[in-house]
Amino acid sequence: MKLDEAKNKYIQTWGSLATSWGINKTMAQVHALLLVSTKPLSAEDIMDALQISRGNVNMNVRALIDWGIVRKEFVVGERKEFFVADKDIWELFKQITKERKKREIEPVLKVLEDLQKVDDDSDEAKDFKKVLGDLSKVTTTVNTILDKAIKADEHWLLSNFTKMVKK
Amino acid sequence: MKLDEAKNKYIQTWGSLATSWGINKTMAQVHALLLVSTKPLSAEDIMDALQISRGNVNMNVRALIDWGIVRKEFVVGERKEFFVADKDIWELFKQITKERKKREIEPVLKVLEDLQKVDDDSDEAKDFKKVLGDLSKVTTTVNTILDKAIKADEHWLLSNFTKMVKK
DNA sequence: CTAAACTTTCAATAATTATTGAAATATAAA
DNA sequence: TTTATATTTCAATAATTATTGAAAGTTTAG
Repeated sequence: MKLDEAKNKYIQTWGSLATSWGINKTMAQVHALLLVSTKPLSAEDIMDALQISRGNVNMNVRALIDWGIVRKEFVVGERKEFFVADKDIWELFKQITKERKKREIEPVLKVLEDLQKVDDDSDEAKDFKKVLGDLSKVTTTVNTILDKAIKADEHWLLSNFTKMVKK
Repeated sequence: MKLDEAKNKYIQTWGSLATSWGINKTMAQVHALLLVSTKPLSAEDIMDALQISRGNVNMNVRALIDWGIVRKEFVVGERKEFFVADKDIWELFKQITKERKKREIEPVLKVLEDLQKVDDDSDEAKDFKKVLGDLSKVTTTVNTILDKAIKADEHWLLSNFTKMVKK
């Protein structure tokens, strides 16, 4: 397989995975493109490579910067902005996790907690609270793991998980 | 807060979370409804409660059954089918994880592996392979954890993760 | 300042994904 | 059987989400 072909396939694969995880396809493709590129790319480079509009590039690149997984880079003698993706996949994992945790897990925990305040002590209410409690427990556990993973140093995930799995 | 109000809010919250995780909103709502219901529900009960069409109920209930998190139940003296969700949230977590792993993570690992076969030994190709390698490493690790979690007994996740986090 | 180079915004439009509902199919009671 | 009841399918349609592209906004050089 040729290198360009492989890069292309990678960009497509990553894009389709992203879709099923609720991430915009183009955002994932832009990220993948930057990840496999050896040099910083301009908005036009991205437009060309992925055949998408200027506005779309702008929106998605900004989202990636928001997520902290892409940054601007300046090239000497050039006026326009260039973008690069951090090549450290661990950092990527951490940032994405952090983002989702904040946007999705924490608000749900908040709601689950609120819902415990049902002022009713029928058996049905008790059953409901039991389900909520279980749900909170699993969600909290997952949240704690993610928290720890985010705060941990680069090798925490690999070393601890490996140890744990071998057990 | 009244019990019904709480149940309703829970169903809505779960539905909106699902959306951002690439799961169909209605599917999540149907599941939530069955989860908080004390008795088995018929297709009509679900149609009524969520104000959705018969076809929609059928599609989503079937998907939930496919995922192994909802099952049919027969009620004496009734001809129609009734549905119940397993109240065990750990089981739910396991099933969902298993499903996603099979449908999404494994195919990606396969592609990443394939892409390593680039017949080029330029520096650029080496960099690309390095990125792919890192990506595979993180993906494999996550996959292994999930595998272990799926196979483990009910308390594995909580006990091990807690131990690990305390470390 | 003014003009050129570049970036951002956002209403219009396209693409995708979910939902409906009625017809077709299946199943069970009479 | 036949009839009534229940389930499934799927083309049409609605709802949602992503993308375009041109106009407005910014920034920098001269």
